[in-house]
Amino acid sequence: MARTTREEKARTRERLLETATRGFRAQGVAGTSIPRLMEQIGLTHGTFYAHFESKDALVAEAYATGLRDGVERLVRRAEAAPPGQGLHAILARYLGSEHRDDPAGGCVVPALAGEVRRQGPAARHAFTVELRAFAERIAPYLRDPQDQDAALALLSGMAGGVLLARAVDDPQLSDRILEACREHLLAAFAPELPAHERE
Amino acid sequence: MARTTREEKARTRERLLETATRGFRAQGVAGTSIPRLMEQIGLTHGTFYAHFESKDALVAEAYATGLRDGVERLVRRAEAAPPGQGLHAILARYLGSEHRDDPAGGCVVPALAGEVRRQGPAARHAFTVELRAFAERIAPYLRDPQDQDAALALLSGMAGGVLLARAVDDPQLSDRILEACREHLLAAFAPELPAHERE
DNA sequence: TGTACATCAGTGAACGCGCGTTCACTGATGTAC
DNA sequence: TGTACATCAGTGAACGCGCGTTCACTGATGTAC
Repeated sequence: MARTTREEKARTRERLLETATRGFRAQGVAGTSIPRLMEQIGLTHGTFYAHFESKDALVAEAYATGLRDGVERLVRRAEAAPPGQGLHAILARYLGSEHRDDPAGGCVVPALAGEVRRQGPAARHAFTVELRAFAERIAPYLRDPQDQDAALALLSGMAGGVLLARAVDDPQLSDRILEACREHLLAAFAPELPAHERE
Repeated sequence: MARTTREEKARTRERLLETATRGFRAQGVAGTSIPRLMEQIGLTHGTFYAHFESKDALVAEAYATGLRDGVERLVRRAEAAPPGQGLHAILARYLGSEHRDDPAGGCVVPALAGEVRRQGPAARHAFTVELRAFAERIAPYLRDPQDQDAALALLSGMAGGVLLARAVDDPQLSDRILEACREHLLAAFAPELPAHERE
């Protein structure tokens, strides 16, 4: 195969980015090699550098788009929930077994936050910008939507819960961690509801 | 250098393990190579296999001892605190800037939990056992010392807070994350104090 | 619209490098008498 | 306590492997006239 169309190239880049975020989340950045990535999308590794300047550049962009997409998907769930139930919907998804069992398709934060420190400055910055956005997008579903500190504490609890639930090798303990975090964070941050509207 | 004494060998193993936990926490498991580890303790890489069967075996033991030591040090702080202030002491240390800025010497959980999933079964199991112990050792300092689920939610919040505070590239945001988590977790889990004993 | 040429997406061999692990060897330590 | 020998902690060269990146090349796409 020689040169392809501009549209084809854009699609290749898109596929590369998508495959990369999934790989990074599942296997870590160090565990995801460019040759294997290119093989996965059915191309030879040499062409990687027609799309990204370096692995670092790919990592930075994968962090940014991966996080952004994840936040959007989560917020859409909150919007679809009945009034006052937004946070409940967020926590049910985020601290749920489906999310825990699918690191490749899940949120970038619990999957990659531990590695951010070891990436280049571009990747760290992208992560920071998107994490701040995450806090802002989620704040409207808190008891006090103005309380950015509460949003940060909530985010920490969400990420920490998924992190630990994925790390342990005992499924029962893992389920308990998820449930404990869900209940605690809901009690601490959900808006007060009239008694008859509580589930 | 040829054969050394049994005592010397035990000390070598100790130094190797200590250097390894620090390396793993700071650079990750994949980022810490055996040749470099051996060089750090002043030996040639060939002798590694006189001490551990494989890198995996080293990882498992490093997880276990690193976690155990970290929990003990933390609990000693809580014991040294005035009555009713144990959790305050724990959170001040754990969600403090000194801990954030010293991953190599800090808690294994925020530093390595994200990688546990990708290690061998022995390492995963060691982590699980020690995490459970962590929850049990910390529970006595909670409002309800019997509530193991509260201890798990607390642990998640602590690990998540350090994880995020280390990941972001903005020192102000990082400080805010630590403080927000400290305040939130204290309010949620600390025992009630008579008004005149509150700080 | 048709032709000539420049561009460049993708190819595949090659680079230097460090990884985890093995192994024949050295010589001081440990042990049996 | 002294001697002879077995043990084994540490050495250093070597292994096969996959990494990130480079580069001369191919031939279809894009463009200028």
